[in-house]
Formats: sequence, structure tokens, C-alpha cells
Amino acid sequence: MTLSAENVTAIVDKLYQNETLIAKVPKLRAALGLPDSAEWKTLYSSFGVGRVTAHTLLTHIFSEWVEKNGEEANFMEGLTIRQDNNMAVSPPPGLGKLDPGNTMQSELAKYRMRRMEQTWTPSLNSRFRIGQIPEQIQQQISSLPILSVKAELIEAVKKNRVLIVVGEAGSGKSTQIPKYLAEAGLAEAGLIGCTQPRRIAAKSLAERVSVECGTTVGGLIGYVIRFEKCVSADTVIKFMTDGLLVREFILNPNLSGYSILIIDEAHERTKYTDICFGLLRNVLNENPNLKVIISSATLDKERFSAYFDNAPIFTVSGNMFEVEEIYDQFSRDQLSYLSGVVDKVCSVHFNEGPGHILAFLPGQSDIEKASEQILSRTRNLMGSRHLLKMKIVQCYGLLSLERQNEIFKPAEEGYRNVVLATNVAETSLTIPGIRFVVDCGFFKQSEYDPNTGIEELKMKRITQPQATQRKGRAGRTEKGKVYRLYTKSDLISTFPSTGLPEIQRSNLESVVLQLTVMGFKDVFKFQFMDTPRSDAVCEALEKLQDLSALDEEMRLTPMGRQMAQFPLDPSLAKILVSSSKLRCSEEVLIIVSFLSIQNQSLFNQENYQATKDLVKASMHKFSHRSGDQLMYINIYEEWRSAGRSKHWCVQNHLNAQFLEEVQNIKDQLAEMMKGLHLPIVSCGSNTVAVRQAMCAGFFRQLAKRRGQYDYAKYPDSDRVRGSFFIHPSSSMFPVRPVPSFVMYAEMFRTSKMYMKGITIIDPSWVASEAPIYYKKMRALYPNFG
DNA sequence: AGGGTTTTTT
Repeated sequence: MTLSAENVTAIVDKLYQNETLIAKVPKLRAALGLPDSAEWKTLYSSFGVGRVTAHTLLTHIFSEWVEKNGEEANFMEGLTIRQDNNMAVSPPPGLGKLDPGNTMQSELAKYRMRRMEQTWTPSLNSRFRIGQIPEQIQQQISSLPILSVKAELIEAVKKNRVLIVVGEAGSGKSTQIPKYLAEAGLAEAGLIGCTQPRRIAAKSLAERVSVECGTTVGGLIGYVIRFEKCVSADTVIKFMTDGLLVREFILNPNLSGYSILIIDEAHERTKYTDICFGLLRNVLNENPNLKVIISSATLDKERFSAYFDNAPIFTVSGNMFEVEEIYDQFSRDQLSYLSGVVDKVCSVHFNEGPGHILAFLPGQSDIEKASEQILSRTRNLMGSRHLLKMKIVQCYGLLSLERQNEIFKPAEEGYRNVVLATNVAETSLTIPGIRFVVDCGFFKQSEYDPNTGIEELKMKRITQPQATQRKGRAGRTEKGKVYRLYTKSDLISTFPSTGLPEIQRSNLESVVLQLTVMGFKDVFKFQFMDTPRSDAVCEALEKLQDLSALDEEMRLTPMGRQMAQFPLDPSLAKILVSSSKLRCSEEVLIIVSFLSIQNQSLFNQENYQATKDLVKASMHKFSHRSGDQLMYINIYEEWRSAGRSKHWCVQNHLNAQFLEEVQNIKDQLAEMMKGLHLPIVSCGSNTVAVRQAMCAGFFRQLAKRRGQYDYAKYPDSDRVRGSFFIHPSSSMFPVRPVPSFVMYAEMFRTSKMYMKGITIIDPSWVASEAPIYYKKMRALYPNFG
């Protein structure tokens, strides 16, 4: 028997399966310098040394042994492993070909060993077993409802390829399931991957589970989100966003290296969760070693099961306190929910005992209005009775991180917090200490209209599961109450039972491009759980053709392949790629980085009624006559020359976090461009090249002035009727004379159809930057361009 | 002329 990667791998795997084996092998134990009672697993896990290191170590020890004794057979015998004894274990993930002659590897292993011996020997048991896990956390873990079904759960996962796990909030499924499965030895053949819809959730779950295992993040437990990677060769449980898993499919279509994938929060049905579903269905046929767990709230469990070939459903109870439901006698319309919330918050404050109030409202402006009204109504009464004092806390997505952190600060003594929130507080943020929930029954949601390319913000009735979710926010720590501003019969008979999945109401350009890169030639044959609108798919295909990412036969072009490398919208990727040829990629990198940030605002948006004049003055200082995107460059450069100072940002009403994010994205995009040999060159102050590059992606988004302030789509087609307006938040809004021709980055409908991200361009540039689209348009409109 | 729910990408 000779030393080979497979041999050593098999030994390591064997050791993993039987952790005490090593202690029983005197020769090996002596070689490792372990005390008699030591256990192999304890050794590696206490220092976060994983399989690969163990592997290297063994290789090293083995070769030293052979060198000294010249007998391989004895060594192997000492391990009591025979070749016939199930040696065909697959190698650990990420190992690749082992090089026994790699001195660096073995030296590093020896170094780690020495360090280990110094610190570890005296307190082996207390270090990993219990000592590392604080008493309080141990208690929390052991009181989770899921613990009572641990054994059954592990059995069910062992028996099935796909399992649907249904559990209420507080069951502990997100943190405990991956841990249980790893403990049960189900991660032997590969990683356990867990997806989450949000970056914060992926990160904080990794941190929490690490604490529960007495390790630090990036060792046994790690996470990967866009632009942030915290895993190592030792990682067994990996948390990630669902969008990132979709990206991984491109590189690794069979998901080799994973033993189990857990899709968590599946009921939210995000765009990327839905794509993962379709991809996983395929992979289950290709990769027989893979198991899948779909983890969801109670909603729609039968549909999940049916979609995955009638996979069994495993139910876990929750850990919620009772929440009393109080309904209104009549339903309110969209005009009176605001006053309803104000009334209800005040009466709860005046009549109920201690505990914070959480009120759900549809938007930021509602929150600001309600704030004012509640304040003025309670001001006179403050202190006049033995009342609790009240503090109003606003909570919505565009709030800066500092303000969001305020929400988690404990209330001052003698104060009741009234949290006025949008649906960020429904799932993304959990606010502690809430006893009362006031639910207005509405929310806002965007829907994309593929025929016009316009995103519309619609006021909608919440769904029944949403109502349950909102109610649950009052029962996290003790018994609570929910005040619903609608009747019980309306909830049961007129509120929708499910919402529209995101994939059926969003732009599909990037989805179609990604699926094409993965080799799905016919997107219509991809088995979605809910099929996207066919006009949306067609629209995406046509746009990708216009971008020359797909050819006439819908095949991927080299340009399309290049575009798909970037974690950007196809339009933005095209602009970036085109900028190299136009010799303005340095500037366009800045612009694309600004445009790719969606959920933060560049200028301070808080209390905008009070601060808007100051914000406008600051914006005016940076503005550029050619448009918003050129202003971004001004801001970026001045921010850099101010030394990226936070103080400077505050003075100029800019969001420091936004600009740091721009820097981060820009650096990473620059790296990707280098990898693709796309030169990064500056055009200096020649803004023509920059604006031409933007035509390569935004060519469809042109508008021509029609009246005093209103615009018509250019070319004026009957698909998009009505007038467009420059959004008041644009730096071009106050510009006189009103520009006669503009290109916009974004279009959405609220009270009007608004264009945002305005650039002044020359329509003749479309001919060179988007030749395919130009030809099509010329055939229909002879004067186009 | 006058203001947007929420997420996310090797």
C-alpha cells in the first residue's frame, strides 16, 4: 500500500466517523503527542483546525513514520483500517489534489501543532465542551421547542432526499437544524449550506451558531454574502444569501462539495429563492449525494411538497406567547387608516399598562405625519397624570444605520416607546419588548410592468399570513395584544391568502441572463414553482438582444458572457464593459457603483420636510449641468479629497455609509474588470464619453420635452402614454431652462410617472452605442436618433 | 412641477 491522497482522505474520514479511534492507536497517538484521554475531534475543533489541516498533518506524520521505520503496512495496521472496510469515502470539499511534498503545508501543520500543545493540553475538556458556551446561551438552546423533535428530525433527513420543515417563529429551526445535522454526522461528505433572503440574516445566524458551538465565525461555521466572505477550509456549516447560491450554480452546477442545502424562509418567495427551487430540482437528479431541506413558515407547505415530488412535511411547534386579537367594528379605506393608527396608538398609551407599541404604516411620509399628530395629541397630557412618558421611534428602510441602532436601545426609565414602522419591522428587524401591535392592514409593494418598463408602487391589502406575522411581533417576550384596523370577517373573506411572488412582479433581465449562462437555453421550459409572466420573459429576452448579450437565435454572445461576470443589472454591466472602449472606465466605475446601490439614499432623507432646503443647497453645490450621474463623480471626488471624512458628510447632508459602500463596490468591480482585461482609463473632464457609455445600457430610457415641465417617451410610442416628470429629488429638477432631451436611469409611478437619475444626452449617440436597438427603431421611426 | 415598500448578485 502506498501513500496517496485517497488513502489519507479515507483515514481522515474514518477518524471523523469514529472520533475515539485515534486515541486507541498508540503509535499515532505518540506521534501526535496526545495524552491518553485525548480525542481527535476535540483536538481539531477546539482550535478550529479542520479536515484539511488534519489531512495535511496525517500526511506529514505518515511520511515521517515511513522514513523512520520503512514500513507502511504497520502504520496502516495500527489504524485498524483495512482497505476493504469501506474506504471509498469522498474527499473533503475544497481539498483538490493533495501534494505530499508541499513543505509549506506540513510546516504550517507542525507550527499549528506546537501552538496547540502549548495552550490546549491543560484544559482540554473545559475549553470546548461546556466552558466556551455561556450558561445563559446553553439555557436558551435547551428551551427551544425544536429540541424535543431532534431525533425524529435527524431520522427524517436521513431517510429523505427532500424534506419540508414547517415551523413558527421562535422554534429555533434556523439555528438548530444545521447544527443537529452536523452533529449527527450528515456533513461528512460535504458542507451544509443554508440560504437566507437577507445579508444581515446570513451573517448574524453564522455569528449566533458560532457562539452556540463555542467557536468563532469563519471556522467551523462561516458565511458568504456579496462582497464579504468569512469561511475557511474548516467550515462545515455555511450561511449565505439565496442570490449568492444562484451565483454558485454558475461555477458549480452540481453543487458538489455540499451534502445538504437548507433553503430557509422559503415562504417569503423571493426572486432568488424561486430560482434556487428550480435549480435544486434539477440538481437532485444529477447529484445523488445531495439532500435538500425547505424551511418555511406554515404557509403553502403542501405546494412546496407537491413541487418537490411529494416530499414529506415535518412540523415544528413555535415558542410564541399568546397574542389577543382585537378587531375594529368597521373597515377603513386608504384615506382613514392614518387617523385610525393615531387614535389607536393614543388610546393604547392612555389605557394600557407598560410595554412598547409597534404600529405598522405603509410609508415614510405616513410615519412622519403620524409622528407629528401623536406628539401634538399627547403633549398636553404629558406629566398631567401618572402616565408613562412616550418616546416616538421611526423605523423605515432608508433610515441610516445609526438611527436604526437607536431602535434597539432599551427605553429610558419611565418611558414607553412607540415604534412607527413600515414592513421592515415585519421580518427584517425584530424590535425587542413589544407588547402591543397596531396594524393598519395596508402596505406598499412595487410591481413591474414589462410593457412599459415602469415600476409602480401600489398600496395593497396585506395578506392573511402577513397579518399573522404582524400579530406575532407582540408575542416575542411575553403575552401581547394586536389591534387590527379592520374587521375579522374582512380578514377572513377579503384579504388575499397569498401574495404575488416576487418573480411574477419584477424585471427579469438578470434572471434570464443568469439562467442562459447556466445553460438553460429555453427559459420557458425552466420549471418554476410559479411561472413568471410570459410577456416579462419576452421583454427581458428582447432587452438582452438589444444589449447584444444574446444573438438572434437567443444564444449567449461573448458580450453576454462578459456581462454576466458582474454582479450588476445587465444594463449597468453593459455600460461598464462599454466604458473601456470609450476610454472613460474610471469615471463610469464610479457612476455604476452609485447606481448599483438600491436600498440606501445618497443624501440624508430623514425628516425630509424639516431638512429639505439644506439638502437641496448641498446638492446644488455638487451639481453638474450634464446631469445627476456627473454629479456623482463630483461628490465622489470631493469626498475623497476630504479624506473620506464622516464630518464632511454630515456637513454636506451626505450619507457616509453610502459613500463607503460606493468605494467598496468600485474596488471590487475594478478587480473584476482587471480579471477580464478591460482597461481602466480616465477621460478627465470630457463628459461626452461618459454620457455615451451610459447610452450603451439606458438607450431605451429616453424622453423628450413636450410641455413646460412634462416629457414624452422617446420615441413616442403608444405603449407608454402619458407624461413623464423629472423627480423632485433629482439635481436637474430646478434647472432652467428645462432640458429638452434627457435619459433616465429609473422610472417609477407614484402620484405621477417620475424619472430619476437624469443625464442630458444627444440621441444620435444611440446609433453607435446600441446599434441593434437603433436599427430596430429606425425601421419603425425613420427620424429616430 | 414637488417626494419611494422591501430585498439582493463568483
